[in-house]
Amino acid sequence: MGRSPCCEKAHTNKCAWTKEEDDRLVAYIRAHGEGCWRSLPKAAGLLRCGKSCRLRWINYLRPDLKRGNFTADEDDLIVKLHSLLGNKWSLIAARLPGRTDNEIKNYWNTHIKRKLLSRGIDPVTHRPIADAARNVTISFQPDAPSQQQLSDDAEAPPPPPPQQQQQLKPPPRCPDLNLDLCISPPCHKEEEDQELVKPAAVKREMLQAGHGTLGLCFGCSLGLQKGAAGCTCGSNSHFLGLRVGMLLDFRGLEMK
DNA sequence: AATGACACCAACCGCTATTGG
DNA sequence: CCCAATAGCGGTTGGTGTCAT
Repeated sequence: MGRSPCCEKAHTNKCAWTKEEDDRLVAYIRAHGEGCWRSLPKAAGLLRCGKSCRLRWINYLRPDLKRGNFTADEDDLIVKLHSLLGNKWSLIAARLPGRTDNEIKNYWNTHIKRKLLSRGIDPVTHRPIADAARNVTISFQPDAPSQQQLSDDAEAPPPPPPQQQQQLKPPPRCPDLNLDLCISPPCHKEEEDQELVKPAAVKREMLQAGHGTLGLCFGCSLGLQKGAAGCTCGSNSHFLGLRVGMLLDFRGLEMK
């Protein structure tokens, strides 16, 4: 006995999306806004799983998506963010306006991973491969300083021997990276675009329900619960979805 | 021109987290 | 508090295009 399937698999399309399906989905979301993906396919007249509709919209049809090649800056940022966040593609995507987690994940797996490997850098640990072979433990625990270091400089000198390492303070993970760390919803431009898509009735409902995203305090933008210590905005309990691990991960990072 | 290898990326699957009754 | 429903995330797969032989 398990959870019921997310959709009636027997009557759902699983092949590539057609132009007509795309149009239907876009038209429906323009008219009704996002949300309730489970019921959306039926309401929109699509023979698709809700999950599939959500993915199609998020990864392909959203009006604010930036298509095309990644710029060198984006490339660089992805590497740095990955060294900090690991495979948290959605968090990385949140720092790259117009890019989706899926797109970044694909780009990482097909381009960046290979590029790092060719430079002799382990794409998982972001350390020179020789180090990885020495079985260095990488920890994201807040009190166990990570030995990761910024790795985009392929000519970095080899690290000191283990004994010496113990006496050294861990280097800042990305000294030149100003994350401008407010883990806010992707970006206001996107928010605005999405707001445009929502019909007035939906917007009104959201406002009444306290779902407006404007005016989020810094604490909340970092994933703190509203009302918790550090929160300076309203009292509604609202969690942005940052997982505890991520919260811990950000502790100790200097906010600018 | 044929074909095999490789690269890319859209989409699916399975799992976890969150929410609400 | 428990449990089912739902949303969202990350890993993986399969189809398609491109390049080399």
